[in-house]
Amino acid sequence: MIISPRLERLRDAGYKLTTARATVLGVIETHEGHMTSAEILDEVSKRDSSIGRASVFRTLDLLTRLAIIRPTYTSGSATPTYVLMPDGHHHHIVCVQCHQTIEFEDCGLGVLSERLEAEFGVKLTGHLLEFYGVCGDCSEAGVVDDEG
Amino acid sequence: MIISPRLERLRDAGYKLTTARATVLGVIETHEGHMTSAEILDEVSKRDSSIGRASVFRTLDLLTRLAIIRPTYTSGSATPTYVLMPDGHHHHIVCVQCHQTIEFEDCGLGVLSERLEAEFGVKLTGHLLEFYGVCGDCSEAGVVDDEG
DNA sequence: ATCCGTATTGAGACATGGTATCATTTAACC
DNA sequence: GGTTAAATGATACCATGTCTCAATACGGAT
Ligand SMILES: [Zn+2]
Ligand SMILES: [Zn+2]
Ligand SMILES: [Zn+2]
Ligand SMILES: [Zn+2]
Repeated sequence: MIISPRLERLRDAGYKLTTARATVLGVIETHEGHMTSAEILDEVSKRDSSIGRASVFRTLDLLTRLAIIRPTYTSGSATPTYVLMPDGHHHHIVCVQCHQTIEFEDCGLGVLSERLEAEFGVKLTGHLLEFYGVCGDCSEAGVVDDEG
Repeated sequence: MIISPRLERLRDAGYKLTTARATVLGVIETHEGHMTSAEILDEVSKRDSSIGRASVFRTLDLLTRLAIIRPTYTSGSATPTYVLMPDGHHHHIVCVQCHQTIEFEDCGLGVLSERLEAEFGVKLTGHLLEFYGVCGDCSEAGVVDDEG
């Protein structure tokens, strides 16, 4: 079992470091990008076929509660894609036509985060910022032609 | 059929104004807040029981593509909640323990939005900003006790 | 190293959420 | 009112996630 720094955050929070949890997190860390649950299940199974389906979902839920990953709606279908939050935050642009995502880094939301903590008496551990619109490819293709 | 300004955006985009679409949007507009698909299905059915399940989902998808609503994962990863984007944006804090959401208004993201449009050649129509952490109630309750 | 108590697990039945198909209906345009 | 393609509803279907519970394994104590 590989114990990554992120995995240790589970132990710090009082959870056991199990093979199932290490494997799921390992898969997500390796992939670095959005993954559907199907992809995660598949890859986990390849690495250790003894890990059960339920544990994968339980781990995804746990990692979400610990703000290590975050489910987001990018694909047209019902399925969320899970994305790692390397430093507690993640930002992207989603094309509402083709569902492609463009990732970007800087957000400048630190100040707002602190203000919100004070204002609402919460402890914030991360954020997700998602812009949506139509990407260059799709506007050229003229999927929605509402001008002219 | 009530034709709200938002509904006209469907026609402007080349879609027909149907009873099913008007009803679904009407339900979401009336509720003003996060709704699960189950709640939407239920309420739509109350207003017009002839409207089929599939059309509700088709309309949710369409409204999402038009950036009128946005699905977000507030309660774990199972079911998204759909939320109206009154002025193209929506912002909230999600408690990762109890899944309660706290809505807030000001984001100051207009500048960043314009910069991204220029940088990536996209046309942005809205954004979702989601902070997560632990709300006051949950930290008092000490659901995760990792200090001291 | 071994033992113990409890969190966690895996299997699989189950529930829920969303989609595909297709004959029928309806909005939009004239 | 007539035409036509988009949209619909019914329903069967599939995918995704959850529940239960006996079995297992982690982590701390010895
Ligand atoms: Zn696109
Ligand atoms: Zn950020
Ligand atoms: Zn909200
Ligand atoms: Zn905003």
